[in-house]
Amino acid sequence: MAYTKEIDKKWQRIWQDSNAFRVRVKDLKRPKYYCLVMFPYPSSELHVGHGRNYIIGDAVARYKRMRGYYVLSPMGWDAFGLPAENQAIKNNIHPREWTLRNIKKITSQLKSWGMSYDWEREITTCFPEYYRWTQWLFLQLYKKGLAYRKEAPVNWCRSCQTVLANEQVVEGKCERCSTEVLLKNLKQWFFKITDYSQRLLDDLGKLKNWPERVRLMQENWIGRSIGVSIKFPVDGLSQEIDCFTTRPDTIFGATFLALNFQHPAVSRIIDDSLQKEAILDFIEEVKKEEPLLSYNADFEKKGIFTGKYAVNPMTGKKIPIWVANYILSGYGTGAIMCVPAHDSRDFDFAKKYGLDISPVIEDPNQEQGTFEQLSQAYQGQGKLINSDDFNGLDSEAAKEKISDFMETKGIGIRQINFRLRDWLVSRQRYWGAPIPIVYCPDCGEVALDEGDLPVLLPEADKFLPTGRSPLADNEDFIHINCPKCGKEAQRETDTMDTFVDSSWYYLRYISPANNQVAFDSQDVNRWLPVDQYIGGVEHAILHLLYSRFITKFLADQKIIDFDEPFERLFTQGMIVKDGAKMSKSKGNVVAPDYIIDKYGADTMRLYILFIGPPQKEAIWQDEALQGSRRFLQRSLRLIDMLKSLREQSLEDLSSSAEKQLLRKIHLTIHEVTKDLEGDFQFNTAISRIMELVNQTYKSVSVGISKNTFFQAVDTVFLLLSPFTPHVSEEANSLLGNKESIFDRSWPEAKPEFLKKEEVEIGVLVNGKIKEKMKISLNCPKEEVEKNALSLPKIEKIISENSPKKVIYVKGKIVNIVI
RNA sequence: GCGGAAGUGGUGGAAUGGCAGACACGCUAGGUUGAGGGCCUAGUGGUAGCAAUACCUUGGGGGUUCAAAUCCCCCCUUCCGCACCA
Repeated sequence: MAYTKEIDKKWQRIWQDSNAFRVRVKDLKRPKYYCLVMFPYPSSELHVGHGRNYIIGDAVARYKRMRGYYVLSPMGWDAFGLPAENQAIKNNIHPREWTLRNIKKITSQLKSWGMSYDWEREITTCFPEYYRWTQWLFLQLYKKGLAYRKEAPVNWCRSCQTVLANEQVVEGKCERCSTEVLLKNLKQWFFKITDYSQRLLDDLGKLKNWPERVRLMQENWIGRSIGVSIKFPVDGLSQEIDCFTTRPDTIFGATFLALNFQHPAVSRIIDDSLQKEAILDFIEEVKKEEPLLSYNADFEKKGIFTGKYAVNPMTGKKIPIWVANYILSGYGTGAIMCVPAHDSRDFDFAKKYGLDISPVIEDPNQEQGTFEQLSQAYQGQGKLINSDDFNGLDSEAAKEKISDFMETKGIGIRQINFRLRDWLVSRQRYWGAPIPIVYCPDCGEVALDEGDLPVLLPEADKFLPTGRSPLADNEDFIHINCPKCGKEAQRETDTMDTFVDSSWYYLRYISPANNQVAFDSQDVNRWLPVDQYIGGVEHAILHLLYSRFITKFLADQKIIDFDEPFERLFTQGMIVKDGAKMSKSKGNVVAPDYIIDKYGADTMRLYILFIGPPQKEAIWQDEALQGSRRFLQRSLRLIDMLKSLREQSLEDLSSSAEKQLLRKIHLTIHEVTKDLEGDFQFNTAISRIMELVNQTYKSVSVGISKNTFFQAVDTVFLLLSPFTPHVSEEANSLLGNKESIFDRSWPEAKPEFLKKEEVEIGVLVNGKIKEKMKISLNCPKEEVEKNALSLPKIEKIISENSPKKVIYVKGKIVNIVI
């Protein structure tokens, strides 16, 4: 028999008609398993690069089903967002229409790949039935003060004409369109994710089954640093400037202060300065440059002296206060104490403007007395010098001592700072969930009642980005009576970032049709956390951080009783072709539809899983597909061969080919299971099944019983079934099995077949071992001391200990592992 | 600059201390075929040799070990994340 397209269609129909993958959340007779792939943004057809994600997910879901789990594997659409709008502008089509058209296309693609989704749970974030609850989520956050509006310098994309979250700015450029991002002072909506900084960081420790890489990326993004906030009095003014530093040990070397131009103290400090005009000019100049968020390599530090001095609280010395362009406004207090001897940035600045450089940490590599000729700052640890009572201390110890001292004297206070900023969620664009807030001339900012949801996204026909939301032009939408006082009021016209939609969707799958609540808490508590989440690493700090935050928030509200959404995370690598990520613009996309048409869905599935370790990037090679096709055909041909074999009872299986094949069957089961239970090593699992097929072929020529041969063939398709469901189902029924292959349980290796054949090994030893041998590890100690083993001794050790492993190289035993 | 991952045949990759190159692609030869494709058989890291075989070989250099792709030290290269975060 051969693999044809008809096999795909036949089994897809049977699965659909029998509702094979439907899950009833209340039914928990078997242990649950929630297998989730990151839902797609329906921007165009899927290519094989996208396919890897879903194929891995489906292999996991199908494998777990066979292991006896009740597996939930849902699919939905992250359907709001900019690309839909951009297409709308370009092709004069409504974003909804464009999105739904893509959804339809992708749905049919996924079905043709044989995915085992419960399609009754499909969710679409741009439908009011869904975004109503996104708005509900916003209101919950608002009620707790975690959704708030403030004016702040925010990231602004000129081309998309909207604000962006920090996470959406990549190397100073818009993640979407690569336009350089500007800083603009705007009043915007934020979620207070920073309230959760510490917990988001701490709980990374719980995520043992997340890739190390993702945890590190989140850790860096949250960016916790411990230090001291130090008060510097301004000479001649009743004013203090707080500076955060992680190096209190270098305080004696602080020779000047530098402020960002936005620092609140600046205007007072320069008020009576003779240089006031020049300083204001400088600030104007910096302001003009500041908007560009990215600092390129040739960014030049510059600053201007304010004319005022601060007092170093430890030395009592007066140190000049500068305004400088290299001080970040958003981090710490926007003012820093500068220690040019031990900070390369301060060093550059001090050199340029001739400011004092005063070393206070001994550089072990620097000769004494050459401070004046310093060519760079020493940023390492070391012994303190020129630091009064603290001289001689090591910097780590000094940090503690100096911090203690400052706290008792009231000079400074220990502080923890995070790099993480609040999540900017408002967008000045059309295709998103409206923010459920009203502005009343009397009551101010008023939240809508939950009962008034959803705030429907009004129809529109113009989407051109103008810098303000297109909703603002819709008179019918804007006008509303204030929910509090009934007076005429106006709606908020910004929409929400699409990452809000996707920050909670995994909860909605549990009760997708519920119109009373966002999700049923009881059911959600039973089914979550997600057992296995699968997706691309590009979401390591966007979606995955936001989802963790929202989950923690909901847990705090006692709406759910778990505080991490994803138990295990798997990040698959990209598939590249011609040295680049697949993309339409590069013209290197491989269309799966064509492959399925030519070779069948299982050939594609098998090849994508076989292409390489799934967490690593893989290179697509069209020619190599042929190998997967060949293998499937070769495997199916085994079924035809069965007929020609002789019947034989199990008792007289004596041939060594027979024994070897039995051993291979069980070894393969053992190894494939290990590969799947570990880190989804599909590539090696498949190669092992290929070995089994090869050996089964070979054993025919030697002579083999029908029973054993049948076992081998049956095992091949059973082990293959998570990868090649259609072919396996077909083979299963051809082999006369009544049950569907997915109702059969995963095979178990019988240990008696796995044992290595130990008996002959002693014979292979030709009398003596290498003269100078030291036996490592597990050999009995006294034998090691004797330094050599004779044949009888080896035989004794082997017979007494039945070793796991006897290693012999070229006829000599070199180690015995017991 | 900081943090991380990786470097193995013509190619994708196996092997996490035990005979490197499993499995697959490609290639070569032979068979089958009207031809092409498909399929079957054999071969396929390098050098020398008719051959058995010998020597060399996991980015480079050193070390530990009876034994290193694997562990340790130094260096080189590539990719990824963060980046004037004080």
